[in-house]
Amino acid sequence: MKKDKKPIELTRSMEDYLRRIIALKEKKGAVQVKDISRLMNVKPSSVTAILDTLAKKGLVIHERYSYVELTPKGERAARDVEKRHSVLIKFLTEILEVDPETAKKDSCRMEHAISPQTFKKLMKFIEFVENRPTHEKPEWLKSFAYYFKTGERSEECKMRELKKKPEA
Amino acid sequence: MKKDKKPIELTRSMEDYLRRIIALKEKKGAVQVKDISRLMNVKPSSVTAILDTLAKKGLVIHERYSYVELTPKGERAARDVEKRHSVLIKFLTEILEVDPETAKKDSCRMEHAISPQTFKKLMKFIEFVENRPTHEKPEWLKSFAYYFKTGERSEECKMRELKKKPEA
DNA sequence: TAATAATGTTAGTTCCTTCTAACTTTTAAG
DNA sequence: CTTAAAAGTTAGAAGGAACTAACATTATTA
Repeated sequence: MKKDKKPIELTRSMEDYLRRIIALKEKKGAVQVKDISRLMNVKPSSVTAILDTLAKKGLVIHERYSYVELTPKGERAARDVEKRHSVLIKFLTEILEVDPETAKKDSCRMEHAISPQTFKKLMKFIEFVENRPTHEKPEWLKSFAYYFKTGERSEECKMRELKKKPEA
Repeated sequence: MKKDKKPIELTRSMEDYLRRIIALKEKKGAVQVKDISRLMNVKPSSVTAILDTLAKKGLVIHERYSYVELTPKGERAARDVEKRHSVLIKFLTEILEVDPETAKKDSCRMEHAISPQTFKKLMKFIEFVENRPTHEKPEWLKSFAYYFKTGERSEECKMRELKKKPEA
């Protein structure tokens, strides 16, 4: 049974920082202000400021002039954001076939906007499309790609439709 | 040929106001500060403030103590936001089957996060699902609903898969 | 080890959006 | 037509997130 975590109030910006911090930690082990600053295109002073806020909320530990650590609570929050982010990217690139650049940018914004319910549905949707017995793209998705390109339904597609109403 | 409109820089908040203003106008003809205030759960003074900003950007016309009007530019922007909003709602409710309440809230946030490219894909995707010859839900969508509920692929679904690899 | 470079912090500013409280204008009643 | 209610405005404050500029600390290296 999942414990119903009361969600901590996080601003978009805080969520962003958390996601980036955990990414850096995963990649380089230790996280410094300058890393965050570079990755996020903000000045180091902005990082210090937000770290202060996050520390007050018990999400990071940050001693002056030292490395940045996530608390367990912070790590949970960070992984949450990251999961939303990656599910959105997958949906955009693999189902809608949005180009990777745009998908990334969109996900960066949408990750803060999506409810748990929608997140779950989206996740399942991707799962439904991907983890199939044959592990190939379902026909309907190919048809959508075709429809998007041409504005027309593929013949196959129409056929399938018509078979259902042979009397018509 | 579409003229490539350079998008005016709008904050989330401004987009919100524009969408609400056009909705009010559509419903009641004349738009007053108090209407916007009520609809958006903000104080009238906040409305006055934002209207000032929007006026400076040439999106609304607002003479003191008088009705609020959208300029053509403002109206275009407003319809843009509204379109994003409604496409998102449709996608969430009709394809992912997110409940209407949540879908609405999510759309209110996502509408500011979605790029033109993603918007277009999403729109086409809905079109692809809805405007079908038979006008009924495609099988795969029913299968997804089933998969979401049960975690299992429907028999039908597996069958279809297997038919493709009769030799296996 | 002393000096310099790299990092990090602080203080003060700006912009955005909201608020409250006091005030003004418009409208609707009596 | 005067007055009270409703609607709208102004000014000032606050919170969030960024910035600059000056200062402090840590690390590097000559």
